[in-house]
Amino acid sequence: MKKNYYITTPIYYPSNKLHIGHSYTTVASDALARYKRLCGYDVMFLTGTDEHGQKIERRAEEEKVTPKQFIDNIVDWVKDLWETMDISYDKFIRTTDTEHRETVQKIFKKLFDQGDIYKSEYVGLYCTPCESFFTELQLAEGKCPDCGRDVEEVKEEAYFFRLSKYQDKLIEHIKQNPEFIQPQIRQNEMLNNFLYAGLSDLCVSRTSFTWGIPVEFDEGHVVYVWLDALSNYISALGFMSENDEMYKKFWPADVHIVGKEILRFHTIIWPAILMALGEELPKQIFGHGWLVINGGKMSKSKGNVVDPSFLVKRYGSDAIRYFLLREIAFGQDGNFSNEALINRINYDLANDLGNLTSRTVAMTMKYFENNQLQEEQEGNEFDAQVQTLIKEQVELMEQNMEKLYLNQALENIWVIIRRLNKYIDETMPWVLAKDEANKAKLAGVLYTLSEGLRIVSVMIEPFMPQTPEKIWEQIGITRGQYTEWETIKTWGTLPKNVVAKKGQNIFPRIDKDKELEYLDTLLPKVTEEAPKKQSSKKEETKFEEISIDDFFKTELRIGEVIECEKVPKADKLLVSKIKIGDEIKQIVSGIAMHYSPDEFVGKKVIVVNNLKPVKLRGIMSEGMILCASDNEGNLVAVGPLGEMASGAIVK
RNA sequence: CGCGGAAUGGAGCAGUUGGUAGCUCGUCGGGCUCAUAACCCGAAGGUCGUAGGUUCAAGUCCUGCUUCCGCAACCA
Repeated sequence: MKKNYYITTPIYYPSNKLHIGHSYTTVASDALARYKRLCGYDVMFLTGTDEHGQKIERRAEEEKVTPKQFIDNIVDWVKDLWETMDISYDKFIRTTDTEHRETVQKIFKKLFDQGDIYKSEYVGLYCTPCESFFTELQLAEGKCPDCGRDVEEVKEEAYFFRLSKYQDKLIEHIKQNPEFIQPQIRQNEMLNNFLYAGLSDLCVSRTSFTWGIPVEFDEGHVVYVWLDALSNYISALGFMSENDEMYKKFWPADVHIVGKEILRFHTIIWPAILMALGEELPKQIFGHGWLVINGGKMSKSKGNVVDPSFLVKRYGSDAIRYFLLREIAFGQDGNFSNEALINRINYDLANDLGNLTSRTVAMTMKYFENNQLQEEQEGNEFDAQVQTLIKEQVELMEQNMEKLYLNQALENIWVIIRRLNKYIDETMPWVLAKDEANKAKLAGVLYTLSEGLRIVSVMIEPFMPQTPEKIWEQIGITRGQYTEWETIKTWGTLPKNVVAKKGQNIFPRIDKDKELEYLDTLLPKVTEEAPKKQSSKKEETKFEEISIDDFFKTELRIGEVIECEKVPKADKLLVSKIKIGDEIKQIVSGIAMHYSPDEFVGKKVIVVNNLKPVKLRGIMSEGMILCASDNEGNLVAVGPLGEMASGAIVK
């Protein structure tokens, strides 16, 4: 009987098009799924979209369509993208699917009936664009700490999941199962950061929007993201439905592949829900790293996203897949840059693999009649070395794939490719070709190369699904008996008398300088020094034209700093007492990186005097000190150029 | 002292139970001409951020410090 393997990506939240980071997660999962299939497993590979929530509801409103219509469009785009990237998912789940909806409702009901979900009240500050709730302390100057926009206070009746109840069981499980959270370093993070700190119960319903799965027994409530989204992993298999064969067959999942930022939900909330349901936990959750651009995070709200569909169109899916999986140690962060991409394509794919194919095929055709290797072949002193090395690397690759060390698995393959290139120089077939007496030796050399190439082509298939066919065509085989995983363990599987056929270069070289120049005009400009978070926000600020009346709404006055100290537990904040005329105000400013409290005392500054007071880090701030800042992250406070008494109006 | 990560030859990075410090690119020199001006060989270049500690042995474990980055309820 075949062994089963169930692997999932997260379901993506498509309020916008997906970026290269989503592709990364999905491509990695796909490579694993393909590898397991190649090894003979019965694989279930699940991906999909998370389609509910207020943000999508509002986006649809803006576009004047229903949420479903809005989503359908984007989902079409997502499916197209996965098709162009050769993502071999077995099922694409949408949280708007009827089966999913019914399952979630059953889960909700069951947990409610057994007391794991209870009704209470939720209070929080909500940022709609970010779909995030914050406590007052988390706010940045009264605004959303992520995007800087206004937050709304939300208070509503809501259902809660007794997450706290499962805290000890979770700690126990994580300790007993070191494989559960991968990479290892993340395990401590989850324990120290969240579990030991204590879990509070989790809000699992909302009344503030309607675009979601309704709570059957309580009108007005919809199921909130946690239960809805995470349940996809089992609803997709028919959990709690009449047809739950797939669930019985594939659950528990072998691995959930997720980005490190949602590892928390997959290693704490999701297992707790499963415990409450009395179901088995997934065997492993792997949190991979991020693609960063020059050390800075890529994100939709930052606007520095890289569009995968463009890259795929220009360089081909295999090249992009290769780059993503080779360049970045799976589990750690890795840098994405145009230059690194082109380098990988040129050096690894064109020079090493493409050129190896090209020279092997060219020589076979040049030196043998009808492009066919003669069956009478003679070995040489280097053959044994090559065969041993290949055998070792195949074994290493298998080990690395088990551990999900994808980049190292690829390195194993390239060790073989480089060895084969070296083998050509060692055996010098062009010299052998000069003497008819060496014909058998020459055939032996070219056979070793072709057989090596065949093995390589099978090994790269999980990562690059298109390239193997191109190689097979050139070395004279087709998919089938010579392209199964097991066959690469037996040296000599390739028929002795294969016929070579010259094809197109499988990976043409790219003119790097020209290409970079071209890309610079298209892709997001990546500045040399990654702009600081603060300044990048300011950079994005666009000012509209205002009237003088608008301007006079702002009360600007000269103030004198009479006291100043650092705000504890905040890197950037100083709290100052400012004398404005007869009045003394307390103002908190984000300038600690640029001014020490001592040097700030005595300075005359310009203060916005009629600003609504806000609490920052729990400290009242009754105004704002005007500062000038540039994109380099420099900042200076602005003051009067000559003598002027505090309290004077600025206009 | 909020939590966590990182610091390794010119650049980018590996180094997963502690056992001679590796890879790719770049540089210099050489070889080869089958091949996509590609390929192969050799060389230079690192006191593995810093100060201590454990050990027969530490990039790898422990402690302090410095610098950079990320996170602080869901952007992969």
